[in-house]
Amino acid sequence: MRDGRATRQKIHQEALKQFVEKGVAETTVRDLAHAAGIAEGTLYRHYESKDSLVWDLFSSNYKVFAQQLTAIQKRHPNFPARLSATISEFCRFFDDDPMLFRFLMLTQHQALPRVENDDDNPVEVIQKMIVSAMKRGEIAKRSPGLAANLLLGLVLQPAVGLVYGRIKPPLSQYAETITQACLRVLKV
Amino acid sequence: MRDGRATRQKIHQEALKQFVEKGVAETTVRDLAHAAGIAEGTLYRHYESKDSLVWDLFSSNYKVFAQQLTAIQKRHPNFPARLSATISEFCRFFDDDPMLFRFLMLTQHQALPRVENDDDNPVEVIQKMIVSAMKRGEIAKRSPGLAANLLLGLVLQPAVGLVYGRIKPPLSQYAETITQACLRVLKV
Amino acid sequence: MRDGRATRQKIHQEALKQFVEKGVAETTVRDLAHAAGIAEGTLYRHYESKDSLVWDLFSSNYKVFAQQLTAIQKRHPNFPARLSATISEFCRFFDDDPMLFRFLMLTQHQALPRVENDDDNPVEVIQKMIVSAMKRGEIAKRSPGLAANLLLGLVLQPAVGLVYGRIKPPLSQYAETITQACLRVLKV
Amino acid sequence: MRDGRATRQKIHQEALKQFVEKGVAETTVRDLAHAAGIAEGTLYRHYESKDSLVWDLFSSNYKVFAQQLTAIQKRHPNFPARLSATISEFCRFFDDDPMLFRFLMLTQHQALPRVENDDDNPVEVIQKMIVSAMKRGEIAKRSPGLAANLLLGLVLQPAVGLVYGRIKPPLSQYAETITQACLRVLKV
DNA sequence: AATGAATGAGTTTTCATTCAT
DNA sequence: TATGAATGAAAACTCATTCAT
Repeated sequence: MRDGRATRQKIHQEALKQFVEKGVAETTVRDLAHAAGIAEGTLYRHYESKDSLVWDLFSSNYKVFAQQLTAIQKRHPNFPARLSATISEFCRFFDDDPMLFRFLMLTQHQALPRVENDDDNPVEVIQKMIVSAMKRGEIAKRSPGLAANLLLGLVLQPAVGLVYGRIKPPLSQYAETITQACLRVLKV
Repeated sequence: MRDGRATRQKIHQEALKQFVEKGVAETTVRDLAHAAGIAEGTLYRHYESKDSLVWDLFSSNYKVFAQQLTAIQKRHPNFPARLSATISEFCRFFDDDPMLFRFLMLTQHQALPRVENDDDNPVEVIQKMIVSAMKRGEIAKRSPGLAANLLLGLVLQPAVGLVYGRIKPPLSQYAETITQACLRVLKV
Repeated sequence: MRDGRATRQKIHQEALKQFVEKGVAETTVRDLAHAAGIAEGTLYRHYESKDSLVWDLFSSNYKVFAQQLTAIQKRHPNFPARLSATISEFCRFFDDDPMLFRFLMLTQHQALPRVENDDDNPVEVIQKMIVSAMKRGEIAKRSPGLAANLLLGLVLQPAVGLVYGRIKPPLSQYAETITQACLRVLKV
Repeated sequence: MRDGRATRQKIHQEALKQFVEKGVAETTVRDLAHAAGIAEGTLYRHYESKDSLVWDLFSSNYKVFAQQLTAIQKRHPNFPARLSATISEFCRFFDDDPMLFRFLMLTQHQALPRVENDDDNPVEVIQKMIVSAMKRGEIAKRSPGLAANLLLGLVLQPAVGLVYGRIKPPLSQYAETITQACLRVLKV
């Protein structure tokens, strides 16, 4: 039914908001139902359990994002172009749907052990990009894990700063600056 | 009469471990009691509630760390020295007591709204260091919030990478690398 | 969907009985649930806490009774008529719902500090009746507090006597006797 | 030891205060210990249990008071004299040790079932006085239970009024008034 | 006698989930 | 599909009492 989709969408939206604001464990099914304007029992018409809602919300979006990053790698031939596009994608994502972005950041540490396929993990995609660039001599060779995390830090932490009001939105305006920072840090 | 100090210490230690491993909400008082080798009720002789244990653990340590960072600022006259010492301090803290460091990272987003005094917040201390360096022309002038978070990202994300096994311990071995990365990113 | 009203009513009824028989503190939520034939958790769908059940039971009924006494004052023009109707009302209340009456007597000393509006307090209503009668010269002038409590004693203590089996029910059969006693005590 | 007595006395005094102010069940052993300036465990050097403290406090004082009332009956030959002395005794008791008086009123409904000997129950003593007066034709014949409770109401309820500030202390100033009220109510 | 930390059984409360309507 | 009352297992918490010192 048409209405089923709308309800599901509403649940998604409000759940993300509540999860981000209060934390997943701190958000009760009652809270979710209230926020989505439905009865408690109704949630179970759309999801098997609260856990499955969380997992569904996480895995589908995490995967899609990872795949978008992977697509970017394929679209661009060399490291600087890839990096720039990748960082723009992170920023665009955050600006488009900050709640979703924050939810993924928030839950990844709990959910990550359940992500089976490496290709569905953005961190892994980044690290592969780094390894590839090292092999091609585009950036200095050293611990790929360290390099990947330095890069990630330069992207993710500004998002945190924005959440706390230390940085003005949108995040995208800093994409170029962040890209340059990455290049300097990882330079040959 | 038994020694209350020792019990308290044991609770601290095991609580940090459990909180980091399973998450705060996922750790029950029973879990804590078992791990600490005490009865459930005993925990309430030392803390008013589970919440107050979490808060006590967070605020006292968060504060102490912020104050250590502040002390470093006073001890060093110019930005490069301050930066280097600050990053070393982060790394040393992580290596010394990874559970505590991870606990602070884990809980800060829930607990930060309750931190009243700016001087007790490491992020604030970093940002002040940045502002001061900009005023003195030691680094390029731009959004202090952005600069502070770029710096923080370069420090904290490697810690995350280490937790996930993408980087080899100890973190301190990368202190110099991270410092150089910061200088490049923030350079005049 | 089951009928919440019926459950609530059942809780009321059994709670009054248990509270009066064993005392409020001595009655556990488990006791209440068993007596009402519901699960422990169900009670919390109807009341926020055991305390709020007690308070709700007290305040709503205390208030209604006070309002009935107030209505009686308005209905009758002079003191003897008011007094007679008031005492009949006390007796009728006791005979109609002894558990409720006893519950109010039992809990008033703990609950009274939380009653905010004077008009919701039967004792206050009685005292106002006394003051009014004194002004009109219907009874002797003296401390209204003393007069009100002499009157109250003549009404409430027989109820206690009945509970202990020292007096035969129903209480209403003594209404006229009690009224005459009050008139003699308060006479001009 | 001399100190043992003093501690016991202090416990008595503070326990009565706490019990009256908050209720017996609502007063914890911790509360008692704090108020009496002793450690929690110390209370068990003086009493077997909290219950036994309550019972000791109740039964010894209830009994003594009943015996004093009994002594009064023997000391005075006729009803008016007995009544007057009895009421004076109630008032004196209340004024002397209001906390103890209130404690006995508060706990009697819970404790009464454990009082074995009728002669140790003030209510019983009053009722016997009434019966005796009826036999001798000093007062009108009717239900002794009702008469006894009318009398008790005239004495006890003013004490309640005094606790609530509706009547000015001391209670003894109203002894004569109350006695007259009783005589009018119970008159031949 | 005194202490106060520790206990553990019992109590209140929470909340994801089920079920009758 | 939707509802919301009811459930019950598990969680947090309380507190009279015990025990090592």
